[in-house]
Amino acid sequence: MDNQGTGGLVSDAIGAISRHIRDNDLMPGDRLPSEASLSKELNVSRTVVREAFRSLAAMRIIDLATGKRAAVAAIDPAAMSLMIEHGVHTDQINVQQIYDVRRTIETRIVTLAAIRRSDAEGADLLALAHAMQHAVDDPARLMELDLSFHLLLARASRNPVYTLIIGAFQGITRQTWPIGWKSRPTQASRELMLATHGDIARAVAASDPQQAVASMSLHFDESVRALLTAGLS
Amino acid sequence: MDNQGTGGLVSDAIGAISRHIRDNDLMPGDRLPSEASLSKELNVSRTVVREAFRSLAAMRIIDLATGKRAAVAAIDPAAMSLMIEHGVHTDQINVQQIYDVRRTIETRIVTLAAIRRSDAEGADLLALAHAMQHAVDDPARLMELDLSFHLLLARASRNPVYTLIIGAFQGITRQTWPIGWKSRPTQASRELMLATHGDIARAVAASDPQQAVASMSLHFDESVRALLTAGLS
DNA sequence: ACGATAAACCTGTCATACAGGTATGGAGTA
DNA sequence: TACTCCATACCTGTATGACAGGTTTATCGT
Repeated sequence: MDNQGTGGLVSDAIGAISRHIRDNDLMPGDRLPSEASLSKELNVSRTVVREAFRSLAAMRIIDLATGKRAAVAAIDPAAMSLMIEHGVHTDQINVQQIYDVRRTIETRIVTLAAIRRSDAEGADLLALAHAMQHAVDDPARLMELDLSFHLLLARASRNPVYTLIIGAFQGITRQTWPIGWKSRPTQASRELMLATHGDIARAVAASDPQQAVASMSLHFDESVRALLTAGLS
Repeated sequence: MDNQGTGGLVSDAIGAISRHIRDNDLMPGDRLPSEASLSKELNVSRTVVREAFRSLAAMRIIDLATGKRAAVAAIDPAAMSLMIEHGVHTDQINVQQIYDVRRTIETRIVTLAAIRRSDAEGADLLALAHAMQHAVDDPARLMELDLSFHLLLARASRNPVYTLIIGAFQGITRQTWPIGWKSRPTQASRELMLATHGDIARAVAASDPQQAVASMSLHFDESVRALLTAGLS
């Protein structure tokens, strides 16, 4: 158990901990050894183990909490969200590119959701679309409802990778959504946007994939147009 | 500049550093303050700053190197790749779900690539497809060529988000590809797989999106069938 | 003006210390 | 016996100081 592919002690430790998770088939919630015992086992200082833990926690591969031992984490888009935000802020990604990806993915999501949704999800979707129409004068709340709507749709697709990706876009969306909203100044344009969500919800609830795709397409046509109007490169 | 949204000093430091990048419009390659100066500025120990740096480095938001100051990083799928691998190893994601996402995304990618590819990319794609046919007896090399092919296709789409996502799947693909390959035992089935890559390359090089999509669809039909044959849940 | 070199600076790792949160087992009680 | 409560051992979060080794900068000599 000596030093191996030395790309720095911390990298080695990250590798060792990852391997420990894999080799022992640890599942989310399972706990890892303490910093002290890992430090002894890997022949490095506690500093190194801590930095390795922090790295894994940043990727949401493990959860850290004071006093408690580190635990294997459930999949979580927060880390990806930060990466995407960083990409946008440093001009490596622009918002329209994200919308192209979202459109591609959500078209598939809505098809799967129409086929695989649970009854509860169908009802929740309708409820969210309904709630959005009552929040037309409260943009902050409306935005959160919108985000929840798309996330729930992703969950209804029964493919966690779609949920992960949609979740990863929500951080940057929170920062750009108000811009798109402001670029829909007329009552009519705003109501169209809300109505489209209703159409999507009804189609999914009715298990009609084709109609669902059509409505989602309309939604993205309209959203991208709004973004262009706002001059969002 | 005292303690704020206290979710731990390290989290605060991560936030402060991220904000520093954003507020100063730092671009990839730009350097950050030294650990010592940040430590003084944020009124925390160097330990805390280092753990914050490690966290950001784990997400590939910054680059660390001994002796040099931390620098803003270019977008890189390595971190996402680890997250996906973790999801698969902990049974939160299965390989077929990834293939559904890949099919969805790569269908769009190939359309965009056929429209936006550079001449060099068209030529490289053809060269890669050709090289694959000569590597039929060298699975390790063949796999790398296959991965490069799909990554190049993503780059040719001119949307870095697609490149990022495809890159994120390559880690786990390296671990599952050999299984799919073994499940194509006959010479004919293997040559079909190689020929399909040639078809895709030719269609993209010929700027024929429809043919490109058709070939890509075939490719995924065949790949998913191979995975199912191998019993990969 | 230019190139070599030394000094200043920076990161990587370690050991130690202590505050405060968590978990566990045992004492005492019903 | 079963259960509650608490002392205690364990664990993580943060700070400090130290030193090795890599990098950048400034200086000096030619």
